[in-house]
Amino acid sequence: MPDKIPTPGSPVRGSKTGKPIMALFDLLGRSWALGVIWQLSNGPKTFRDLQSACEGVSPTVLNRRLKELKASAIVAHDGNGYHLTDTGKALFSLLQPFGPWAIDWAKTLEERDTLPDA
Amino acid sequence: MPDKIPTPGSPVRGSKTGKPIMALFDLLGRSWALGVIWQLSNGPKTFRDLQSACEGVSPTVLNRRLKELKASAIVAHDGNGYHLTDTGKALFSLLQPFGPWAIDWAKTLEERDTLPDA
DNA sequence: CGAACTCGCTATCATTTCGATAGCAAGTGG
DNA sequence: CCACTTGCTATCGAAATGATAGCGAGTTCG
Repeated sequence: MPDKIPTPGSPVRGSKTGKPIMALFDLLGRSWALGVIWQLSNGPKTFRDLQSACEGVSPTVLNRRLKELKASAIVAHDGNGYHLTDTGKALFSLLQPFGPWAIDWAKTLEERDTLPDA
Repeated sequence: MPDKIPTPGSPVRGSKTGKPIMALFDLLGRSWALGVIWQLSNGPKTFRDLQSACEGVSPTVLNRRLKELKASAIVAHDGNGYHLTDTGKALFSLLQPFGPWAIDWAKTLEERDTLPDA
């Protein structure tokens, strides 16, 4: 059984309690999970579109993430490709503020590293 | 060089562009990174307090995450233990809504799995 | 038909990360 | 000195990730 999918209510990687927030953190704490959601917020994408949008993430990993996100009702797949479900869109709306925050964060780090003496 | 710390502006695991949001997603997309931030939002904790709060995460991993989060100016360490920096607190404020969202999400999944016929 | 293409993967295998356990060096208090 | 806490490091097996190759199904165009 090589794949365990994080689900609230059952133990997952690192979390034995299955508390929803821990299951969510486990799900999102895997490589490219957040990136895939971020990319899909711009509309549906095919598997290969997603792959190139995510800087060439390997199909192995991409497929695993998509399976997990589908099992978690965050993404779905139809004739137009992969897309966010309503649940996924709601999650993205929480994620969106991370964009501007990351830019400020980058500035903060840059300043800190440019002025090593405080 | 066994440890690469995600930093905006330089390539990181999976991300060759170094775009701030991708560096952030890489940083947070590692086991227990989100969990550590979540736990520290309740105030300072010692290394061992954190370990038990995070369901016995191994010291190896905990120490790696703490190094990364310190290098990213999200957590800091002083006489009272580990705690969130101002930057870290700002990040947590973005993270906080994930708590209630995760609970709704858990309900959605439970309903879906309880009523398999749609 | 059938060659050329796209799409969604799977197979394989090396590298990296994680997870679990043991234990140590430094500091503190009795 | 001894016990105790804190913050780790060392070691090692298990699991996840990353990179590359390529396949089977469907569609399109001649």
